[in-house]
Amino acid sequence: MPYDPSAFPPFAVTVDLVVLTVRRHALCALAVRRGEEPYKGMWALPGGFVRANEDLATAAARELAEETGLRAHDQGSRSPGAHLEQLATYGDPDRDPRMRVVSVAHLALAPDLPSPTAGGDARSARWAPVDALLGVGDAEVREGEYKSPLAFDHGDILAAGVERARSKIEYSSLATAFCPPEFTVGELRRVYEAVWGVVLDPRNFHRKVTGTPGFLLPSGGTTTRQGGRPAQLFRAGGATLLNPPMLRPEV
Amino acid sequence: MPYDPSAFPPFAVTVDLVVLTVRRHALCALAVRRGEEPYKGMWALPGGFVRANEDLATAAARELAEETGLRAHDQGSRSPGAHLEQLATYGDPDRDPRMRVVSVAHLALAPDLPSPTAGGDARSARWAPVDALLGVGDAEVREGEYKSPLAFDHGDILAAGVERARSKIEYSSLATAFCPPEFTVGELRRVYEAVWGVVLDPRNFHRKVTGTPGFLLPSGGTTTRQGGRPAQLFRAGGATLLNPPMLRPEV
DNA sequence: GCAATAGTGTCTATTAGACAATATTTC
DNA sequence: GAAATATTGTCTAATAGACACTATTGC
Repeated sequence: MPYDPSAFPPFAVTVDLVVLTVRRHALCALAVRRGEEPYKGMWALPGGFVRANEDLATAAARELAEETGLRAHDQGSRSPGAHLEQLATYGDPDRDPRMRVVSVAHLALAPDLPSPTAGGDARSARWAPVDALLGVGDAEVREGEYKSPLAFDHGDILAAGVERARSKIEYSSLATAFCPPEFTVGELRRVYEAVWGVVLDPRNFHRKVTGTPGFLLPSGGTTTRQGGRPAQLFRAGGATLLNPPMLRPEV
Repeated sequence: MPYDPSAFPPFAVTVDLVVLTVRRHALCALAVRRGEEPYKGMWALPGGFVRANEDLATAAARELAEETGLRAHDQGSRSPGAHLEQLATYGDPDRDPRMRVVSVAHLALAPDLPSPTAGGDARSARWAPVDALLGVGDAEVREGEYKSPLAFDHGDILAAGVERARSKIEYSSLATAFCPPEFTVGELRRVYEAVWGVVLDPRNFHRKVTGTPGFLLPSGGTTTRQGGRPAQLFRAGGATLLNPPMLRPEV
């Protein structure tokens, strides 16, 4: 296998982003409207070319900042920002009709943002429930075919990102990435309920999360923003891997 | 963000393979010796360029066949072959000194093969214990620096593949990918012990794996190839996700 | 018999889940 | 007081892990 630097097929490399948040009890993803062919007018995931001297993670963080204004923090940082990790790479030769494009998809988890499209191209970006973007439930089974309204293979990418998020909040403290810096146990429970699409017992959930070492740190304050008895405020603890894990209920 | 197909930086895209197997009670990886600069004479992971009209998974399967003669089966196939899945993508601008190369790493799990290098470039490929390739244990901590003998960033890639395998055999039936088509509970246990680097109780292990629905299917025969009382032979069952999972012992 | 591995049974400490009861706020 | 949410406590069925014991081979 001789390695001839002048005889390799040229590729374009992009990063695409699955940016998830929880809004109004629903798991939502950031979608941008395409202004050009192909797939003109359809929704797509945000993304763009990797620059000539740019790492993949840097490119993903740059795109995230351009689209949302969020700064990515890699692991364990406490700054107000988003969790960002690599998801998977998509390189089917026909995935883009114009040329050979390999896309390194990334997954970002963000707290609910004040404005859906703070920076950048405002009127062409929005948060949409992932069920709608994946074509779940809005159409009956028409000859077994579910149609995603997303361009390219972005429906596949979004599905992979959602599944990664659903499984990863089981055994890591990643669910706190959907919460503001200070949050209550009830708010964290509503994150789990939205991401998994289930209803959890508030009493067992409370015992579980407060009993898992390193998951939550009491910040001292209380809040009553949910109504009812004031709840303690917590910050994310240092633990990244939860032991014992939060178990997703059986189907 | 205008999308100009003529103004994208060109990349080379390769696939690199972490091929794992269990030999003589040790987790081993396939390594090839580099015949050219840079890193001439060092060990590296097998890999190569993705062709112009080739999918990433196809390229990985082709490289795997070229290096080992193994055919990859994606999910759930029963043919004698290897498990193959995408691992992660590495694209640091400086990872290859010659040019900008993005490598899509894949993880392959294979049963112990009769000959280390059946096909291809025989004398320059071998199975090596992953601990040796990662520089674990063979040198004392010299100023906190562990040196992997692998070229490029292949030490990082191998470490990621090993960790993926270690965690994935917990909650999936992937450990059977290290076994021949028919195997005993004791052989499967030795796979877990080699991959995790622990000693497991044979009695509890037996109860656990035979009690997990869909994990193992009795094939009817017995064998005595391990000495002692003859053991039942099993095949991998249809289940891919184990419930309950096999729990790795605490550290 | 002895050594080795396979396989079954039993006991205990821990845990997940169901759900009762109490606490503290707003209306 | 009624309604809502937070928080603690209790009970039970299931389970992981420790380990005794039996089974079946080769020597």
